Amino acid sequence: MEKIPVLVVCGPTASGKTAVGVELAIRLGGEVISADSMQIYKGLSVSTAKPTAEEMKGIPHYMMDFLEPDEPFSVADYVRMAKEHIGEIHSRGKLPVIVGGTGLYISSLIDNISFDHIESDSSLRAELEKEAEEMGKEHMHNRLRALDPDAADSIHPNNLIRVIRALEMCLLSGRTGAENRKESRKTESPYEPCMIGLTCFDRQVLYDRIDRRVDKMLEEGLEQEVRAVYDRYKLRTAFNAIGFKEMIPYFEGECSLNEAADKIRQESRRYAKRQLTWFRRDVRINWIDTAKCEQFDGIISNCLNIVAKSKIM
RNA sequence: GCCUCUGUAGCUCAGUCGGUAGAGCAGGGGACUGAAAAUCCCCGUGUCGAUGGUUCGAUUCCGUCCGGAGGCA
Repeated sequence: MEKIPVLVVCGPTASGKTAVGVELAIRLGGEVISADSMQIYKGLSVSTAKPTAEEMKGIPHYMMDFLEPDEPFSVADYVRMAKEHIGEIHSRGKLPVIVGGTGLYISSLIDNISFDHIESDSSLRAELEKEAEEMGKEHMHNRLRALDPDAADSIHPNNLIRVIRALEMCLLSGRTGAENRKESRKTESPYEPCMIGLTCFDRQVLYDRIDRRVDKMLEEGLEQEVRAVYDRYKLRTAFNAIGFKEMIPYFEGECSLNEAADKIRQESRRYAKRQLTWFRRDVRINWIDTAKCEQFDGIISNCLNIVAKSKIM
């Protein structure tokens, strides 16, 4: 079967993915699919650095700005929806350009990870969470060990989220984590990805960029934007966003705006570090050090070279 | 000028009743299959301000010098 070519532009926050993604879409006849777990939410434009209409330069963008900030979302939803968009874009003879920094979303999508073999059951999760609260983390980990010793070995007892999810998977499917993983990779990926990673090998340069970008967000009204969501929604899934959760202590009078801003800068730096850890292990990624290409055009021609040498052209 | 306090990891500081030192933060590395901007794990050698002295041995005690803070004049 002929595979569908997709271009992936990934990398840590503030590495310049958005502008590069749009430019490559223009040059290659593509359309952008965002791979960002926070840009999906409406109303968090400044805090998630969504491209403005002007920055999109007429290129259609998908998987962005469509969910209320209190609605739940998951990788499974992402993969399901993004796959539809890829198929649709490809059917019109255009190139899907996946742009984003959420590593889990990107790899689940391009490696065609299936989540359909396990049902979801929010009441079971609620039950397990309640049990964890009453009995403690160790108890949950022991429960997991009884059902799936391998999973228990690989998940630290302190990592309650993972322990609960692993338990959930066993109870819902009757299979172990390893079995489920196998199941999730049953059908080969229909995609032929060309992956470009944007970064700065000099960590300090990247961190300076992040700090400056946060300053810019503050100038552009980060505080007002977050406050609007904070005031309006009770249940907030989007409260996990950096730039959001750090503002709450400020709104509640527990810290100054400056302290909140420092925290946002720091959390953004740590986030970039975690993103790099994720992406580094994917050997398919062709890295470009954007600090070395001073001009935007240099980065673009670098990307076009990579694309030309790949299987997608 | 005199007196007191102080100088230890990038930062804030502990500590060694003399046997060359350890926390928090910052930072680094890693994991990651339905919360992923989330969640979790691991990582601490630094002329203990400089220089003399006492001592088997000094970052620790003593002298001097150089920084810093405060007080009295």
